[in-house]
Amino acid sequence: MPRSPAASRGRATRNDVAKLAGVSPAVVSYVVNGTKKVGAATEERVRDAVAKLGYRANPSARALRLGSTEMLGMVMPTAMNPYFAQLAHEVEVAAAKRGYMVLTFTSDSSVVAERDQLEQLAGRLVDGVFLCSTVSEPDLRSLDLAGIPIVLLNNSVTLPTRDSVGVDLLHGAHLAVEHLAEHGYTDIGMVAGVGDVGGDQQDARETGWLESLERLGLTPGAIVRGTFTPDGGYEAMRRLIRSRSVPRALFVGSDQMARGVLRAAHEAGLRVPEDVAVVSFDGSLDAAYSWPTLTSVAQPLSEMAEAAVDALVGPPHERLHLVVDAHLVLGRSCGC
Amino acid sequence: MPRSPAASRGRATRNDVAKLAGVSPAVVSYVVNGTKKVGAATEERVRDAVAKLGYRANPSARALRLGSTEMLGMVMPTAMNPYFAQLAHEVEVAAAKRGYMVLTFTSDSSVVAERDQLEQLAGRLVDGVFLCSTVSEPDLRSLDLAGIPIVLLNNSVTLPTRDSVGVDLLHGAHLAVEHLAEHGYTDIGMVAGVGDVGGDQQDARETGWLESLERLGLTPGAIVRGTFTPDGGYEAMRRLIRSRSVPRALFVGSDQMARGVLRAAHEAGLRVPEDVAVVSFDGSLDAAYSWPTLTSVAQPLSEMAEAAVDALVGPPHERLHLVVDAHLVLGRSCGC
DNA sequence: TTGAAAGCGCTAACAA
DNA sequence: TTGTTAGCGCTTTCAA
Repeated sequence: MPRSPAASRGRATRNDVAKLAGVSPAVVSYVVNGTKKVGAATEERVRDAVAKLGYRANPSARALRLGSTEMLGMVMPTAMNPYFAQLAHEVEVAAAKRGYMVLTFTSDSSVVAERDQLEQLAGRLVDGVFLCSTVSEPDLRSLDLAGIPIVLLNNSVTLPTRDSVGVDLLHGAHLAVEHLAEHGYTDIGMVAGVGDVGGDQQDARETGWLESLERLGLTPGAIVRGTFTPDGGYEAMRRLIRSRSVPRALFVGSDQMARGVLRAAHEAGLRVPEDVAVVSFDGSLDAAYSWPTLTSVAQPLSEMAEAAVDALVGPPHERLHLVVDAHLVLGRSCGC
Repeated sequence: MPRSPAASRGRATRNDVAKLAGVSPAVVSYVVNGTKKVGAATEERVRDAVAKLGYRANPSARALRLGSTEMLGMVMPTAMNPYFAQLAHEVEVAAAKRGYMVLTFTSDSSVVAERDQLEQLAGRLVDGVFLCSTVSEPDLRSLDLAGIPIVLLNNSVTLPTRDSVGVDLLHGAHLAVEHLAEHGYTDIGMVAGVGDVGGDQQDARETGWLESLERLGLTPGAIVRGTFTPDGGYEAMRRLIRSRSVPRALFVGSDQMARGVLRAAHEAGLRVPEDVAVVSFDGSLDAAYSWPTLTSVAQPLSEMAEAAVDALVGPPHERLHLVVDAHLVLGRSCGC
């Protein structure tokens, strides 16, 4: 046999510790994992040896023996959007608390890439996967085949047979519209995002916008749609401006879209909020860094991350369909 | 013994494949890994069995045997900055090409978090680590102890004993300043970023700015400094405006800082580029999404990522100190 | 309280 | 060309 790779790298193994401490390898495991009581003196000797050699259990050997890699996977459309970057970070933090690490993939909003990456994760035998899917019916076969649990994260459209965590989009939209109404605006339009191309489902923020207006007895203002990107918001806003029907106030589907909306408004000489007030969605750093700063419906990301991690590595549970409440974060774009 | 975790999860092992194909387990490995020639008929039987059972080698067992986890680690200050988000994505892609996956951590620019995360990665026995450090002399002891190779990525200050990949900041600064000079501006100031608090090293972009002005025979315009964040840029620009010495043109240390600079300019009623022209650094999405769009010195991220991955998992090599060239990406902020 | 030993699934040297 | 086998380092049952 060649020398062990670990040894050749200079990493101490459990046997090295056992020898130094003058105990059997089993005892080292007992001490390190705290699985069994050992004599105080013995424990001390083992701990000394561990410290002296800088021993750390080999994770591959552990994983092989335990059937758990203590790793989780995450697939999201992009990290260029600070909303997802922040969500991923919160997941990373929540997972670390429980001793798990996260393998992260960005699919660039490609369904094919998403499927491939899920398959990669299945191949790595991660203990669970967080999926922020690009589509409403993701292809989860490779994970199912490997028996790997999944949480659909950032998930508006709930699948009955899957765990999911998402924000209450309807309620969030209500918050936005009601706030604009409180400012006294009666002409409240929307720049709505369109989700995946296949689905003809109307975005729930749009539904919420309509509901809220109805409840307030207001006539819906103009609505335009675009992709959930700055460009999408930009193009949509330009159309609105060209049509000369810019409402007094706008609810925008995401902070990223709002960046484009602001840009189009600036270019057209429209002042925000003096000429058109804006409230957007997500409460990401994009909102804080925009000019003017955006009033935005913020999602409780760390709460969502905690719940998602718990669903994967916590105690057994019922089917999870968590719908968390958003809250308004005030900026200057609404006129506050 | 309890049933094997893999088996209990319904995952086929190499033995299952061997049995179904009527060969020895070794032959399965030969076929799957292509390490040894086998008879055509045998190979076919094995491939059939593999396909039928959906067999994939257990990565933990492989790692244990081979001494390689086929995983890499990456630690960066934040993914909220699209520059790092994009860099991480390019690393992910380059690593995937070679069959490696990447465990990513964001340190929130905390030195302590950075050290802890490097230690976590060492504990996981990743095959190599990319580090975008917050400080110029990162604590690499845990990685060194484990014999894990490191590439300092996005690294301006080269450490002689470490592999590093970074952009030529001096040259990049020259590009920016020369472009502003070509526009006919003679009063060219700077909003410079300050790196880690400990180091009193002047940022190389600042040095490059000075060099370039000298070469052009121009007197340096006003300079202000701030952290490499939108807020840092905002505060710095406000100081500049308050001092009533805003130069005709500004070189800004990063796109993120430039966001803050633009905001301060807008608030003060300064038009960009009519009153003050701006060229920034990084060429990230922040530049494309700003208003006006930023002319920026762009870094060749995928080239950097490829080189960094190669250094970790490619063939043996000399000490790598790659310094790549940036190039100018034109927006509207310079007056073009 | 401690130790011996089986075996997780795999690779590769060696034998047939 | 194919099979046998010795571990990789670890956890845990079972026996002492």
